[in-house]
Amino acid sequence: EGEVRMMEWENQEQQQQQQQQEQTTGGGLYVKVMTDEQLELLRRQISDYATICEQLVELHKAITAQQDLADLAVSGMRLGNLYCDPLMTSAGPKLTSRQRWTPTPVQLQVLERIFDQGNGTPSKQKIKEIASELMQHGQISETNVYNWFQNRRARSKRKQVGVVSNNAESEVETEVESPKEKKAKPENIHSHDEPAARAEDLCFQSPEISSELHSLD
Amino acid sequence: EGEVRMMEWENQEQQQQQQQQEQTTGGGLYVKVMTDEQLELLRRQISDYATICEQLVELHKAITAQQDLADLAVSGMRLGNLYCDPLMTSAGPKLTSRQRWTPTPVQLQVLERIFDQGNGTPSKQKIKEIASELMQHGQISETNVYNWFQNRRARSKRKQVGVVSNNAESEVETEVESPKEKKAKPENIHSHDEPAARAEDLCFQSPEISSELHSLD
DNA sequence: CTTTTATGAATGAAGG
DNA sequence: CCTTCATTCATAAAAG
Repeated sequence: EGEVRMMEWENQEQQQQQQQQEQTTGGGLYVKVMTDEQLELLRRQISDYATICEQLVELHKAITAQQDLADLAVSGMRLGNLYCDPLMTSAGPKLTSRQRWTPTPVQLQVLERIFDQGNGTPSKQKIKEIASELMQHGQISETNVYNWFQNRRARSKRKQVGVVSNNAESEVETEVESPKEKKAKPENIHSHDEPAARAEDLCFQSPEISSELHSLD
Repeated sequence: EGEVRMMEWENQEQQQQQQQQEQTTGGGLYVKVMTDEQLELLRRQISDYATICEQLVELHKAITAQQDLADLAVSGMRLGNLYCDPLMTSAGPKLTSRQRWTPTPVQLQVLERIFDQGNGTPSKQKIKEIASELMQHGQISETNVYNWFQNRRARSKRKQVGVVSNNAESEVETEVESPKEKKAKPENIHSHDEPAARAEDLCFQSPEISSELHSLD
């Protein structure tokens, strides 16, 4: 059965509600409360559904395309045609978006300074300290700091572009100026080029889609 | 009522967060806040998704059944080939770029399901089996499977201290980190936020949908 | 408002 | 296992 079981987070949520009862916004509005984990769970649930739907739509498209050759006049077909198009042409904005951290100028300044200090070791314990320090200048998490250093290092390292003008193939210089550069051969052992379905998001903001989907009922 | 619109409640939610910042449960857990209306909207969205998926599956069944009657002669045509085509065309120029394995949605579903089936130790033999199974849904190697489980396990470890990426303020003043933090595992610093619960339980356990999805590939 | 760029985050793979 | 690296994706910010 295509039962949707979202009881997990619902139960949790209800527990929380019992704990804290109802809470009011500034205007006195009653609200529900969710943890970040629950929100994330929800996000993934919806994302999964989007994936399923898109795959089904793809399948359906393929089948109908094949059937087009053999002609058809099925009752359920129209329904398919209706939702197929809007769903497929949906390349628009992503719905299940998650706001990403944006460093404040002060935070950025501090991060840059630490980075340039040569203490090229964004080690684990340091991260905590840095995060704690930066938290006074705006919301930030250790993960943010970690990611920032990861990206910073990776991207500063990749400033070796546009060197291959003429003799590009003569010397395969995988290391240029970096003292500790060990280049591993990009061995292409077990890989594949697969038509990965980019179905992470489903456009629920599209009016057409909504209406079409409603016609399913 | 037909309006399924994620952005609506997301925006509202953000506004509310700014209004009231963070709220704590009895145990000091940070939570998100939603109004009854927003929660209701969400419930309906997911419910709609469930309905859509069910109906799409039904549709698919009907079509394939009919297809079987009308087009049995086409033995060489597999569904995979059919739906692959539109996928590839829509995915754009990916043919020459992909160098590392990217699990297909179906593969991911299977992997996730195996992962949270509790059999936490994918032995060498298991790996082989899984890889063989997944090879029907796209190119994959045992190494890929192995790495995936390694990464999956390692990264699900850091989902404890949720409340990461977004609004994590108000704890700023308590940032007096005592040096005894390195008591357990100082290596576990950056906390990646990970879905706390198994989102897949929601729908992928549904036998019908699952089987249908399997036939997609 | 649309397109482009910069960059935070996610993840497959390698090393130890 | 755990950490680290490289690559890719998505989006906030900037440019047009």
